[in-house]
Amino acid sequence: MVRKTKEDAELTKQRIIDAARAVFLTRGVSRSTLEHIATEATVTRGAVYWHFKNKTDIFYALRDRNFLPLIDRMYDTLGVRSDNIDPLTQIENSLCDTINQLNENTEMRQIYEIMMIKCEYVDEFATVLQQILSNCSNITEKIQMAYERAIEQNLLSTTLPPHALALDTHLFFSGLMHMWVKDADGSRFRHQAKALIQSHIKLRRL
Amino acid sequence: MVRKTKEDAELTKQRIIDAARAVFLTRGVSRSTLEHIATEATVTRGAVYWHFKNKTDIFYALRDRNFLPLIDRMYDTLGVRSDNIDPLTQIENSLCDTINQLNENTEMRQIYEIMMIKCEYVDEFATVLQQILSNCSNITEKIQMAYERAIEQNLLSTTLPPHALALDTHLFFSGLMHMWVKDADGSRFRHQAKALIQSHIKLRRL
DNA sequence: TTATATACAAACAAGAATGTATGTATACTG
DNA sequence: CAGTATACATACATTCTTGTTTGTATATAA
Repeated sequence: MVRKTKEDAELTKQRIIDAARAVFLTRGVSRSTLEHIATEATVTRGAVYWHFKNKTDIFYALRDRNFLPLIDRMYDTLGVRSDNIDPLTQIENSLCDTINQLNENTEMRQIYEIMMIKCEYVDEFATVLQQILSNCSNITEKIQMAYERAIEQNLLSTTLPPHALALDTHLFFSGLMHMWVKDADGSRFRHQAKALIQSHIKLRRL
Repeated sequence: MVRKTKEDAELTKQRIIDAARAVFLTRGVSRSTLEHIATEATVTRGAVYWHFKNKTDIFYALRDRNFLPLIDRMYDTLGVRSDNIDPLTQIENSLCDTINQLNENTEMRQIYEIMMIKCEYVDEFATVLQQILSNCSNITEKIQMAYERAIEQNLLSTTLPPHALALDTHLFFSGLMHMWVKDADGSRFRHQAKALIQSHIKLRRL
């Protein structure tokens, strides 16, 4: 049984990526071998080497497929200029939506866990961190724009500049994401994540 | 040249821990071998195996020596009940002090970097995460107590419960620490870390 | 002073993991 | 329908890494 059709080949490629996600999650990226991944995908290392250059290549494929979409989604929900929803609520909704995504989408939850606590950012992986930082900057900018609209509409209880507010919100949410991921049993943060977001926004609402 | 005095032996043990910190930092924990560490400490693996059971053992020794003190210090500076300094300023000072520590103390800066982005929390390392979460709970409790005092003294601009305020502050600072570590060149977060802390506190001051 | 435990260095053995090279059945192309 | 490229499986060679074992000079205890 060899030489599948193109669709079959693409399917096994996706199966390998899925397998990598499962293996990375349980063994961490470094300790995961191509043999592990191949076995999990019920193929041999031959197939893996056919589709990917090496483990790093798989990691990047996994990130592109499962991680970046979540970033994009957050970026988009923050960006839309709505007239019938105030900017503070928009920020709140956007953050809650991301938490919802993590709750509902197993793949995204796992990919976050991998990237946050099961990957060492050295050598070939160091650049990933910078890309994440870059994404964060974009998100923060969007949040800042929302706060600027909130100021225009006189919604804020504070006179802090939108730049400071945006960074504070971003850091809050960044911390929440980290804790959400680490709180595997859900007892500390996951169960009250949305309440925390609401409090955070409420704090600056007039 | 063998069989040093007890003091000498303890010295080489510390040298090995220092070497491990350096090697972990540049290669990540997983990719660091005992050979790397031994060479960095200018000893052989024989010495390493004499003082430590394995790499995990070294990691824990490193954490106990360099990481836990910072936690304790933060816990302490938050805990002292001062009469001539208001609780909000106390929180602010405590957070700033931690940032100062990171700026001034190379070892602490490196150990944080290792534990945040150069270590995979699987298997033997998984428990470390839970211990960190536990530490975080303690810190949050202390922050909450400070906010309770702030309420008593009518210092707050918000009616949010101290529990929510404490978690918001903790998450903010958690995010700040993560970003501080990742922002290696200092252009994004490190240079304005203290200003961000001040803004965060100012937001809730009456 | 002698015996013993200490603090390593050096050598050894075994298993992983990687990358590559080779084999091969079959989809597809001309 | 023959030839070729594809999509893998299998086999191989090499390099790392680990843990253990052995050796040994010397501080220290008796």
